[in-house]
Amino acid sequence: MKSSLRVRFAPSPTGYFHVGGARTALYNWLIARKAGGSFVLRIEDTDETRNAEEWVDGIISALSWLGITWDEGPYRQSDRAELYQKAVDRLLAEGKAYWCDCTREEIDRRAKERGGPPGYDGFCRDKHKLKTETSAIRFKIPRPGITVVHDKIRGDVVFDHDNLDDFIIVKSNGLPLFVLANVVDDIDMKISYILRAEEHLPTTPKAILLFQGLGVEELPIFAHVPVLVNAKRQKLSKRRDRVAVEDYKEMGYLAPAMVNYLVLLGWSPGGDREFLTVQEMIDLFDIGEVNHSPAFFDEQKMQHFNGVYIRELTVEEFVENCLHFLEKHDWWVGDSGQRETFSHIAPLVQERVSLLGEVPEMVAFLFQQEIDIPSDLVESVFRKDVKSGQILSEIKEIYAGLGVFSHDELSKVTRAYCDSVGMPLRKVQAPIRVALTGSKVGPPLFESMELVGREMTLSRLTSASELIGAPQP
RNA sequence: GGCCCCAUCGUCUAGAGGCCUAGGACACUACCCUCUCAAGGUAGAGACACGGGUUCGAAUCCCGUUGGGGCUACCA
Repeated sequence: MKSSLRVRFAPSPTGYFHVGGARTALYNWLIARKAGGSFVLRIEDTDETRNAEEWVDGIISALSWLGITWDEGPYRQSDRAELYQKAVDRLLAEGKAYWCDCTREEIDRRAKERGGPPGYDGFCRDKHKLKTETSAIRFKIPRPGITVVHDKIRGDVVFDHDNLDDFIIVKSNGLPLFVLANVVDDIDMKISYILRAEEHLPTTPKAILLFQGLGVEELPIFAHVPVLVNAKRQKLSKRRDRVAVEDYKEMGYLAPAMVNYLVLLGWSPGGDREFLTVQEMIDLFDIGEVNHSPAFFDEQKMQHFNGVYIRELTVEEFVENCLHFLEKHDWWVGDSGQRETFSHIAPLVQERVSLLGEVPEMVAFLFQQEIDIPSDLVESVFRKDVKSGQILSEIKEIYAGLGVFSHDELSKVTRAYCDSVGMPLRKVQAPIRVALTGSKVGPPLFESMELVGREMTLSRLTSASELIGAPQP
């Protein structure tokens, strides 16, 4: 049975979709799912100068990726002009709003002359002005008066109407402003629970006055969640901070890991728990437990979460998830041979990465015909260490004579070689690894050599030996 | 400036007046494990912003201070 609880997530498509929006959407989604209510997606695109269709696509794909599903919408405010017009006509007719043709300059000048706080002074309030080319419509704040916001997270917040200006609800170009469109839609869509970021708290009394002006008796429940901040503790901004959900997806974050991290930003299930399934989040989430203070979005911790989630994947799932990242490279053709090779190395890679985006560079040596050894490694591992040339040529002979080119055999003979020359395996493996993979770090060596195969392994060892013998560039 | 919100380790948090010698996680340090790198294990360092109350007792309640943030647009 559907409950009557209805929430909405109402982003504006004025930039890429960032993690703060994702967290707000997630909280809304959780309370809707918990109550068996409805989640409405509404695109607030009334500012035609800042909107772009690509941002709408971004919002939709990011929400889908995160698994935040909507029951209705996406509605677009740009399609709903009639509704706003009707509401404004009513407000005008009832004397709750008025036309104003003051310019910003005039308002500022009067404020300066007045010496008081800046802001609109109600100049046109009772002048019954008519519409002109440049006039806008303002809402008439009832004076005197106070409005109390009953906030689920913050308790009662009292606003004195003396501190509220008669704000504009319709621009001179005829388009509604955010508060108005918001309230009209919330009424029309029967939104019963408004959960949004704290930055909206100061405009909430205006919204409430609008609800009342439009004849609504039972207000929705309000809850203002703390904002997400950057390292300088400023509100996350689309322009300033690179925190697009889409970017994280492309770095190789897993959606469940991101959701798990996000839900913890401002909320905790209590005790020492951190890892939760979506169902547990739905069951346990309680808006009253949400923190009051801003939270820093810590990528490092999210990455750690991602590593944990990656390691919890089955190997098949891991392989499946890696494909997208492998396909970005020209050495990956994705035929059955490559896929099989990758499947063999996958378990060893899976426990070594915390982002799927790290996978390709870790396995590239398996698929590239020619590997590139960085000059600094040639210098430090091959040339600076005088034993390297000897190790490479001797181990090559041993490998060449191997009956079965398997990781067990490779391990056995390499360890025997270590004993014979009195060097630790730690030392011996270094030049071999660099020769084989072009890197000092990577998956376990013997498994890697087995997968690369005898022929290619030997030729890379030979190339490396030649590199050592060659004159320095 | 005005209005509003907020305040526990560097970060995210646990904490609902005695369970707190303040717990966990990320990051950090050391050690163990180890073919590199990870992962894992063990240990360590690290916080109740400050000042007043209330109370037998305060991280927890109240007030103030300080600090941070948000809003103050014909943006959302």
